[in-house]
Amino acid sequence: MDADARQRILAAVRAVPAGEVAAYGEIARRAGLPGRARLAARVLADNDDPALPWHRVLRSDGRIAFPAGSAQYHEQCERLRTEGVRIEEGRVKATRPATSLDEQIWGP
DNA sequence: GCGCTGACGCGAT
DNA sequence: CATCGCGCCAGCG
Repeated sequence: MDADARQRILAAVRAVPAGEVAAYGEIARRAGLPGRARLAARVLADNDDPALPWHRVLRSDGRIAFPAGSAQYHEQCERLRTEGVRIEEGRVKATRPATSLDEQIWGP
């Protein structure tokens, strides 16, 4: 695989601040690789750096990518909770996704 | 080279 | 919501 692309993906992951999350696709985009979420996932799977905040990466729907109940699933939940991220039913309770159009345009 | 399998995503149903 | 279909693509038989 392209080592350069991998480095950019890792950089994008490291760029996610504690307490916040990003989707695989989002990471890929930030790495200049639109439409390559799967690659981002693969890179994380291969990664060995313990300092990498891989737990801040989720699916675009805000769900943990691992099967519920798995060890990794649990691990990720713990780490996120530690950073103050709210989680409910395996779904991340991230930034309130602005319900109405007015909110999206004018804010709260 | 071929088919299958994913730490994926998005629009349609 | 939950599912399906399709696009995407690196590994591994």
